[in-house]
Amino acid sequence: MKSKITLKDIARELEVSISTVSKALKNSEEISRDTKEKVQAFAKLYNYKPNNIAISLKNKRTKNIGVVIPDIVHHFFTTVIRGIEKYANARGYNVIVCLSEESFDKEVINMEMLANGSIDGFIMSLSSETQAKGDYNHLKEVTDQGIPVVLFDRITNEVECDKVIIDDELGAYRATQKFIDQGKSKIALITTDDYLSVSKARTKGYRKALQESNLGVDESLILKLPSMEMDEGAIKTFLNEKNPDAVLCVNEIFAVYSMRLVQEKGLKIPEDISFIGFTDGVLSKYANPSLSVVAQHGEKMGEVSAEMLIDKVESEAEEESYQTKVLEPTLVIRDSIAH
Amino acid sequence: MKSKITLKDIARELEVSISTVSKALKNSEEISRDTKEKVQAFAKLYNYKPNNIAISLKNKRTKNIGVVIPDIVHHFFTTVIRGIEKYANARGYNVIVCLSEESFDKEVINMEMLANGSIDGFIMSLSSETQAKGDYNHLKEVTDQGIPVVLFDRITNEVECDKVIIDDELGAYRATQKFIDQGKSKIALITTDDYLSVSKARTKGYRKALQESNLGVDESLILKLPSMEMDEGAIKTFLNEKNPDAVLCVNEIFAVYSMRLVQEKGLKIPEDISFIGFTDGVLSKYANPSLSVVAQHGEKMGEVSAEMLIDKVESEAEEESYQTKVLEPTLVIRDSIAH
DNA sequence: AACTAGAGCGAAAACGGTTTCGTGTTGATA
DNA sequence: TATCAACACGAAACCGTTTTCGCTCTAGTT
Repeated sequence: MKSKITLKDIARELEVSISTVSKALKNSEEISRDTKEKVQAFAKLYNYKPNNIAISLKNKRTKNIGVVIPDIVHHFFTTVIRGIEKYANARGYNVIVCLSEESFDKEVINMEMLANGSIDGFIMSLSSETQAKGDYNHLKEVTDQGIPVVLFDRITNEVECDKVIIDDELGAYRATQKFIDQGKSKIALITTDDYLSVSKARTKGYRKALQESNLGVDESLILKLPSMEMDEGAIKTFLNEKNPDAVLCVNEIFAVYSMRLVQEKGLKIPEDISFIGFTDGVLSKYANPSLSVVAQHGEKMGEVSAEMLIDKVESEAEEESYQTKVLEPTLVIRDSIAH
Repeated sequence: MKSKITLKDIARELEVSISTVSKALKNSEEISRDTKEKVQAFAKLYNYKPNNIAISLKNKRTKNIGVVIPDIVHHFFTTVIRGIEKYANARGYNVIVCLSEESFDKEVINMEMLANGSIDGFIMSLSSETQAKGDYNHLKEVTDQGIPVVLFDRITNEVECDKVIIDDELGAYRATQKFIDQGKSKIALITTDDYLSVSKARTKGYRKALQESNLGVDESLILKLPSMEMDEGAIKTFLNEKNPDAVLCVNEIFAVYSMRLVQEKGLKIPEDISFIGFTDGVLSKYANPSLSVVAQHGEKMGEVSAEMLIDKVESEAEEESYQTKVLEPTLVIRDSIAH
């Protein structure tokens, strides 16, 4: 077991000072060619690599970014992480992932853990509990300390920082519009409570499309579930009672489950009833029939978030200017609607 | 913007030495009650939190663990990460996630990046390229440096370290056995090339079950795809030519896609043909019909891996004893087979 | 009154780097 | 020969902790 070699070790072996070694390894003009070659050769031979922690302590940059998300076992968040990781890695940053599991307390604890020097900035999506509670002091404390934060997808207006979202309202609007164009008249929405910023926006887009048409909004066609968790009973009852001819769902799972329910009743998709979901994951692709969705471009979102964060981290300027980037959703047409 | 306060700041304000402050905050017996109270009150007031980086440098412990996996947009890996994160967090550790994207080079680069002090140990699953290449020097270098490594799922015998796997052979054996028990006689296997340790083990279990029965192994009923990527054409041709009455697939996607193919041909599942896949993800649960699978218990695997790693990290002892934990797979029966 | 023990605190080294500034040596110049 | 710049290198501070060791009091003992 050969433990890591340090500058001090090299200095001792070569009988020069630590400073000389450090400079020689950085190819400083100050050091003679002879010495530099000697040092560099020795360093290569013994596979010297500077200690990240020491460097971090010195220049107060960790090259780590903290990602705090509610859940990782969800296709959307997974793709975002991938986008963040790819981009961050290309710029020499590592990604520390923390899960809040939709809990306010865990979100707070995780952030405190990381905020004490472990990371240069945060990328996060709020837990549902945090959004329900409306308490963002943990975020404010972090930004007050000068740690940059980028909020994505589940955001709040109460914190001043960079933000990245997709235009959920537009996505829902277009999906609903699609149903209307295809002559559907009883268009249902299966969503969650409004405290989730994304659900709220999607519901708004759905309403807008219907209001602009001559159909108008029928409140009874909107099913609001208390959380993103599946509630099979509620959905079943809803679909049986309302018999819609088109259903927009705020995620894949609600949609795929609903499709199975109506298929069991003998309905034909998309002739009798059409479906569109949110999130372009494996489920949509391999469902039977395949599910049309509003794609959220999670990977892109991750890239953009990481770019904004790292740019801010590396910018010396203390300009207090924050921007919100809005990505366009895309409607992916598959067999769950006519085409 | 109030920047973080340090020991030095407190010492200056209270006109005591840094050592006194440090000791006072740790409730050292050496310091008088008066001073302790004063210091602690001040620290609380200004929300003092020790700098993680400085502590890491001092005691050569980062409380970070590095997780290197091939891909994150796969249900199995996602659940493993969740398991790791939950367990590690409970013990005060953070998780740095790096993706190799099935590339040998990225795996090497990621490990080098983290091995220079950023983490206390690795949990990893080998990239397919690494397994194909059989080059494990990057792992050996890391273990040589005394950094503990836990390998899970995709492992190798050529590196001495702790390992966690599920009994893939047993899983495949039981699944195949199930088909045999149900009177199936033309049992196919859709898998990938043998260089993936898991595929190899699963194929072995499949063969074993058939050899023990009076059916025997028909090599032509085994389809080996070059990678985990879907090859729709190959699967389609295979199923059309062979017309099996049961199919075991090494993942969910192969299985769900196959189910759709045979359904389009008018076959009834599970009467005419049954299916079992590997990985208990959303796809299996919400497929139509729902897919029976060999569950791999990713979250458990993550927990166990994290436990083994952290125990090793925190054990002072330098005992060079490594163990391999084998988790039992479970057969989850759903509608893709008779029951 | 002299000595001693212990309480309470501070100085300094250490972790592994980076960087500023100072210093000794050399050769060229006046 | 005295001066000086340039070259090559080292000393030391610094980042924010922890921890060992030594110092200075004070109070108690004889």
